[in-house]
This record gives sequence, structure tokens and C-alpha cells, in this order.
Amino acid sequence: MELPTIQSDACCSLAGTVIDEAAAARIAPMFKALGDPVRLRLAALIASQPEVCVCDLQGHFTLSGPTISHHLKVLREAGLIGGERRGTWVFYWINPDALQSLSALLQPTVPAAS
Amino acid sequence: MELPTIQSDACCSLAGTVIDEAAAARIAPMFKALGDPVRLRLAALIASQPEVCVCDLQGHFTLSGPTISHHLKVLREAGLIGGERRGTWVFYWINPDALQSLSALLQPTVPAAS
DNA sequence: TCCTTGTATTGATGTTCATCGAAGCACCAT
DNA sequence: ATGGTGCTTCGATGAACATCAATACAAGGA
Repeated sequence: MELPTIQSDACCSLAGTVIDEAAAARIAPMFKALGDPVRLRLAALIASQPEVCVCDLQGHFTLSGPTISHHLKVLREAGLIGGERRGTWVFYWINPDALQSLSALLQPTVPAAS
Repeated sequence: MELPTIQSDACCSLAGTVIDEAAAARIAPMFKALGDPVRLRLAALIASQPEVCVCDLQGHFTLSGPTISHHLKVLREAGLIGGERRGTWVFYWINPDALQSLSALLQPTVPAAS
């Protein structure tokens, strides 16, 4: 059933390691959160400034308030952003560590010598 | 809610730019493809070697053949992997460029203009 | 030419998801 | 208090998704 495979050569990878079931269950929700066009743009908007008020996000979309709020919740539960109410408004900020860990996971470990 | 993290004025970002609607529609499907635990593990397995036979992938999962085949198709249509039949078996390989572009997008430091 | 093995597609089913309107909560000003 | 504004939660709905069994396709061997 299983063919022999060549393992030795330094190859590009998702961090060069095979991801076990537990790690996949932990990491996949982050990618999933970024896997919606609205949330990807929301994350980029939030990441473009130290912090952003929800009131400033709504104008970028032709979506209802509840829908924006839903997507922000998904991003927050994935650990990609944090949020806090301050007085009347609610502010969100990016979680740089989460972005960095995902970026590192996708980074080819061995840059091809050109 | 959590406390806000202190951030310098040089702010992290998804490539330091706001993502417009068209770009989001193009990029989000790649993240979405990685947003399933099975596909994330499949991608990591494929990326761990120059190329992998489907027959070597099946053993890592308790899923039916058609389901594995479906997930491979999703990864392929997202542009993350390529595949080819050679004789009896079908082989898949990772698309390093796709991974690299996603990694760069998540990189906190703004890369040099390209 | 058949049979076997490996992989993909089809069709069906239960679940998850994106979205909205309505309602609720939090805060502020009067 | 009372009302108003900003955001979230609730409940519902139609679409998308993950999964499997059955079927089909492709290639090699008897």
C-alpha cells in the first residue's frame, strides 16, 4: 500500500513539519477565520492601525451591523484580534503574535539558493 | 475583555495595506482551503516531501477515499497544490509560491516594495 | 479481453455558515 | 428617569460544506 518516499531532501513546507491532529484542530480555525473575504478585509483594516473603532469599519462594507459584529466575533474567537469597549465605542486591535505564527507556518524553511 | 496590547506606531499589518474587495475575493479561498483540519494536515504532509502519492496520504486519516479526494481537489482549486497521474498512482506536490505569498501577507514587517 | 487496483465523480444527507431583522444591552446626554 | 446612539445577541433562513456509498474512470496485469 505504502510506497517508499524520499524524505531527506530539504523541501519547502508548512514549517517543515507534519502537523498532527491536535495541532491542526488548534491552527485551522485561524486560517478558517481569514478564509472569508469580509473577515480578511476586516483583519487588514484592523491591522492597518493600532486600533480601530467598529464605527469606522462599517462604512467599508455594504453589510448590516449584526453581520459585521458576527465576523468580528469569529476573528476574536480565533485569537486573531482583541476588542474592548471604551465608553460609547468598541475598539479592536490585531493580535500580531497570531499573525506571526501563521506566517511562520507557511514560510518555506529553506529558501531556494538561486 | 482583555487589555489592549501596547503597539508602536510602526504597526503590524497584513502586508501593511488594506485589502480591497477584489484582492480579498482572490486570497480568501486560499486561507479557506487551509481552514479545515484535514486539509491543513494534507497540505503539511504534501509539503513535507517533494511529492506524495495519494496512496500514502490515505493512511494518515480515518476518512473514506472520496473524502480525501474531495479535500485534495479543494486544495488544488485554491492553487495550493498541484497534482498529476503517473501510471497507476496520482501524485501531489505543494505550490511554494502560494504559501510564500500568504506568508508574506501575514508578515508583520512590511516587506520591501516589489 | 476481462479482472483488479487506485483515484475521481455523482448523489444524498446532516451540519455548519453568512446574512438579516428584531430585540437587548451599554453608555451618554439631557 | 428618559431618550438616543453604538454595538451585540437572538432567531430564522437559505446556501455552502464535509462526509459517505455507489458508481465511473484510468491504468496495468492475467
